[in-house]
Amino acid sequence: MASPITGSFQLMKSLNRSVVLNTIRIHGAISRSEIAKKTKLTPPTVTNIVNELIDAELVLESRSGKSNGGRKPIILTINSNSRYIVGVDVGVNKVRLAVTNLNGEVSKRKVEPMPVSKALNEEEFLLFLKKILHSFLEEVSEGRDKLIGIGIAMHGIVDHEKGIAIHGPTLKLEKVPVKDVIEEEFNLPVRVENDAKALALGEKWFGAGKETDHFVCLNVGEGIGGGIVLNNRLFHGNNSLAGEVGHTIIDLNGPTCSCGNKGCFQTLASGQALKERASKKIEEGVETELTKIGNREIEGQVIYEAALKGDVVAKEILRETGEYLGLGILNVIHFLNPSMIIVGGGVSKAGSFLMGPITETIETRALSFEAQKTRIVLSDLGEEGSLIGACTLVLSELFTHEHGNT
Amino acid sequence: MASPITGSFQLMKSLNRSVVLNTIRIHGAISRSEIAKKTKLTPPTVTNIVNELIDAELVLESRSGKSNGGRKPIILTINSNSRYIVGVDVGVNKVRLAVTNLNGEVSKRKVEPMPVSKALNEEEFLLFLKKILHSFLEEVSEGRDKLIGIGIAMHGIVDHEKGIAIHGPTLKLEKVPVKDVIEEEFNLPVRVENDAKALALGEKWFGAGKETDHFVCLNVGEGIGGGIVLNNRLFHGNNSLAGEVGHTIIDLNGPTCSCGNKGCFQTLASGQALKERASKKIEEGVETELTKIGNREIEGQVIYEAALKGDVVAKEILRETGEYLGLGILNVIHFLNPSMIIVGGGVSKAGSFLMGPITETIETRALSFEAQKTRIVLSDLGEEGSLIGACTLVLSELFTHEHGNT
DNA sequence: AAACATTAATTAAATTAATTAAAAAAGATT
DNA sequence: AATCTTTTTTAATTAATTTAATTAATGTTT
Repeated sequence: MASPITGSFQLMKSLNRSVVLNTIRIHGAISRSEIAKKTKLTPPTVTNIVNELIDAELVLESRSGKSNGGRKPIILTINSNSRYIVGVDVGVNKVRLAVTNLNGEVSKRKVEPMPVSKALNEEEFLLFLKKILHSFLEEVSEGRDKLIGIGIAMHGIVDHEKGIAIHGPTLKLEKVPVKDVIEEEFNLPVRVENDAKALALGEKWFGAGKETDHFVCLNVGEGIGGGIVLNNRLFHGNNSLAGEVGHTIIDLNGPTCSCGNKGCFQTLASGQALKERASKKIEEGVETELTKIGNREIEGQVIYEAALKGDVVAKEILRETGEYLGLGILNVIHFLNPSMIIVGGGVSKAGSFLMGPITETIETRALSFEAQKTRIVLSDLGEEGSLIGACTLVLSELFTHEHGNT
Repeated sequence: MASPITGSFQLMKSLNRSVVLNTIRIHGAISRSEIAKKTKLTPPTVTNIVNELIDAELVLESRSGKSNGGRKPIILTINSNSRYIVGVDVGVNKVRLAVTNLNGEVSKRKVEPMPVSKALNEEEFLLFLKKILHSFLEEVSEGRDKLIGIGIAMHGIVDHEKGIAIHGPTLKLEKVPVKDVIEEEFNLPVRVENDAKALALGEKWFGAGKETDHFVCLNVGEGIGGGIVLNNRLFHGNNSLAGEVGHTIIDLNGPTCSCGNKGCFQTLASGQALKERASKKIEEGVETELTKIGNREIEGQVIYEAALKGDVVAKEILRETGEYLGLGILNVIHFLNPSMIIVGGGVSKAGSFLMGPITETIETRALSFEAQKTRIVLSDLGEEGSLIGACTLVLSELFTHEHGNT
């Protein structure tokens, strides 16, 4: 068992510092006395901590608030432009880069295509990563001294503690020490995380999960990744494998998955599943807009567009996929019973067609009345979710207290 | 969001008190200086806390240890007989009662049959519970002043915070305020919990999960209940529904479950599933010992006994069930990636026949090498697991620190 | 308009409980 | 017998919160 957390003055201090800082962050604008009320800290404690945060340039005294029949409160805000973070989202076909401030606001972004993706070996991949980071950093206008770290989100299994990409399904990489290599190259703190987990963290800090203690975030793209937030923190499990919901089996005799098993959730409810349903319909010779798309590949985007135009077959494909998504989500509810489930990733663009079937499935099938009412929402952050999550990897350490004994 | 935990002197004290107490509990016998080394608390802090614990009669200075080239250490142990707890496990057909000391050791036990179970309404159930508790307490020899509480485990969905039995599948009870009623009657603290979660807690404190931070405990009986332990604590989710793994769907087109859905885990891998497989084989006219059991009902126990005698069909039924259990456990691994999975409940008696197929399924199908090595173990506590867990409900509050702000 | 009340923030003293440093207790070693 | 070790305790110190009192700024009432 891990050594327990013991009480000490440092723990007390760092706990309260982070409570105050996060209270300011979450409220956006708040006075010292309100912080004291909300956190049950005493006013002098709040004053002391706030003054330290102002000295550290993390907090600003902005304006005076409205008096409530006495002295006007001084409104505090996060000094959001005092530091910034570079985030990277390594996707299958492209790499996204962004700069955000402490508020998760993007001030610069860039998309690089993945060079002949399949062929990259470990060395080439790391070289490519260094190259695009160097050129991106040169274009950044903020002072280099204000950059506090680089966050990297990537698909596949990632050991976030050691910062190692353990296994990627498309990039054929095994145990790549991304963190160490990039830290060495740029002499900055680097954090690496699985993209679905990064997305979940992004949603916790700046998206739909802001106010929720426990939730599960599904990244529904070509596969289905999951990020689990429990007690406001990402849950990784024993080998960083927690949240691999895409590979939970929901149909024993279903289609074969890339992992070798049959009927994995992602064979039935991902972008891949959409494509396969479409191909099948076309083979069957059903009349649909989907046959008239010329030489564009039939993928999620195309099906969504056809559905928007009113194509019955496309709509049916989306409805069916939504039902399966609902079933997988039902399993999540009966497993962990989170207060909220956030659906993100490429497929979530078609949310308007999916949400109906999802909620219907859950309302008719969940075990208890309360479970039936589990909030299912679409991602707030859209296609940049994992990227913003990547930045949040660095951010969260700035705001979170350090345990006394590591 | 719940109000955050802030640092205070009480928090520091209560945290360290519980760390010291639990270190003594887990090690059984340990000196002050060893506690200091293990917890990284300083020796004076340990001395102070230990002396308080001795004053509170929770800890004893027992004997002197072996000198390591200097002053002999004074060995400390939990004063396990200074308090005791009454536990109740409300099953489908019977109610178990027990008295344990602080070490989870049972000093007295009793089993009461459930009176014509199906007919009990809320009032009758509570009356019955009061009656058997009164008569059990009269038989208890330990002084009433040393009794610190009553713990109640029961099947179905339980709101452990309010102590309400929300829904029971066999007892037709809805929202029964068990805690309030029994507290009023006996003027003692009462804690109520779902039986699978109680079992998990029991395993955490006194069984196979003692040394493990995150694990999932499956209670495989007629149905399959689950208890999730994360960061050494039971996880309940938003509506006490977390861990209802028995109702996660693994075969979309499988048999219909009592909950109305198809292919729930428990339709394929529980005692119920064993029975149904046996009936089917008999109907098919396969030659087996199972047909010769006279008028005993064909249930798990009978199948297990036949398998022990070498009956091929019974063995095959158990093997098949083990495979399905393995599949469900695989889903748990890909969901939460716990370091350990504990299999308990009635069906676990047949563990010798089940473990092979379970581990084989996981080793061939898990996503990563580490996941394939997830420890799958049988319950340490046997059929009294939930009962001991019921006692632990009360115990854990004695040993666990209170958050400063409730 | 002056006096009073209210709310916000700060300062100073008191308190809590850990930590540091030193000493005492009890043996072991040479 | 003298010295070194390990365990435990005592006394002094320190870090951070808490309590109580104070200052600041504004609103309300007479």
